[in-house]
Amino acid sequence: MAHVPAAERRPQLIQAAIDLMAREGIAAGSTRAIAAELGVAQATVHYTFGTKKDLYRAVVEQLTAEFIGQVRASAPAEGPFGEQVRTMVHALWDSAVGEDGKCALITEFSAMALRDPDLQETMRALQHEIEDTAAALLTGLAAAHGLTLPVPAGEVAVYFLAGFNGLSDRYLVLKAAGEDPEPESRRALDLLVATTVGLCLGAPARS
Amino acid sequence: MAHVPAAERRPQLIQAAIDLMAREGIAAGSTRAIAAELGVAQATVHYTFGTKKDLYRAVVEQLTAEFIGQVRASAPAEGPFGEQVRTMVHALWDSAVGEDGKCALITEFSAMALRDPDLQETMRALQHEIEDTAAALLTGLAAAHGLTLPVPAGEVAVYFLAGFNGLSDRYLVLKAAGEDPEPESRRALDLLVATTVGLCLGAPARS
DNA sequence: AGTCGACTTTGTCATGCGACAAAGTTGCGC
DNA sequence: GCGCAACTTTGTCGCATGACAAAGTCGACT
Repeated sequence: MAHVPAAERRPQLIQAAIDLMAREGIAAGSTRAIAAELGVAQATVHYTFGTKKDLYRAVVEQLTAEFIGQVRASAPAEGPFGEQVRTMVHALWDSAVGEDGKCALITEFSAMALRDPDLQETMRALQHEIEDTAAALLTGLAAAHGLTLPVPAGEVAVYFLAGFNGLSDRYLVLKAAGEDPEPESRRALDLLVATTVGLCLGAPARS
Repeated sequence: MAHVPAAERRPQLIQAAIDLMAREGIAAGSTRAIAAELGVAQATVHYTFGTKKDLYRAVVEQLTAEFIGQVRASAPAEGPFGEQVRTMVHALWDSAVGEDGKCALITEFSAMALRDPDLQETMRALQHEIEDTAAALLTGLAAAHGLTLPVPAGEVAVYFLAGFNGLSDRYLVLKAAGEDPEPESRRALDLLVATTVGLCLGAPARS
């Protein structure tokens, strides 16, 4: 293997780790397998990152950045407020299920963080970053339409993202089991969009 | 260790596995650790279940049964439709976050199933069992109030459960990271209840 | 009372893991 | 063209795991 400065090795290893783990799962992400994926010696991983946990942290951060990027990229569109939201959400959904390996990987890291203190802070930051991004996007969109949100944008974001995550987790589990949960998921997603828009437009739900 | 028929050993081992893993995570659930939790030899696990996967399957089935039981147990209450739903949902939430170890364990199994074909069928069954139970509950409740649901109960169930799971996952992650996500979660949960009830009462969300 | 099958224990195997030490190799800066 | 620091490789350690074989022990049934 040619000599490559560590500053280049780092992203290479992170990418190799993501490729491998998105394909075969977090459990397949041993330092040996990751090194093999890139074609370097196992010890290179330890030289570059010190500890496996540090690699994992870097991987999660990279995945976060990509996800946030995709949320932002789904932004534009024109038309009425509701239509715009709907378009964005479906774009986000498409990109999520289109890269379901990465999606599954995030879920796996999330589960791992429930027990591993070394990942918890990273996952916490990821969660808030995503929610803040969504809230900001929503606030901007509302402002562009001259709307005043009757519910704090942050609360709507938490509500929406929880639903979105729940739906995508459900999609992944059922798809892994050989079902095609797409039509059903799409309908539930539309319900989620409809209720979210309803919250923004101030249709107060009765009790 | 006294001799105990396998039919008794089985549930004992399952319970020991649940206790241990709810406390320390799925990764701590080695056959050795589980056997030690119950105070038997490691080989007993293999004698009773054959394979570790078979134990895991049995554990998931037990957890499913308990969860379904809790959903049903949260059923009663009186009063107006919306109030009744709200009470049930909050009862379910309380029992979920009250046993957050088990909750986390289910999440971990869910993530594991994304990669392990041996668990996928079991998780698929769990998912549908829960959704069917929720849909049936909802249908019954609506009927008791003379309501005709403007949306199929099954779709509302999928929508609601996805949101609920998303919120509880978020709760678990943030709590593990040292935050107290309770007030925020409770508010988002109320949004979820409100929109769900809205769907049932036929407040059509605008777009 | 004794037998035989059900259950338990002890011991061991092969595998895969993270981590590290030490030696080798490369190529940049002088 | 050389020296040195950055990087890579080889090799190995200790540990934990799932699985199994073989021998031992119990107790219900006859």
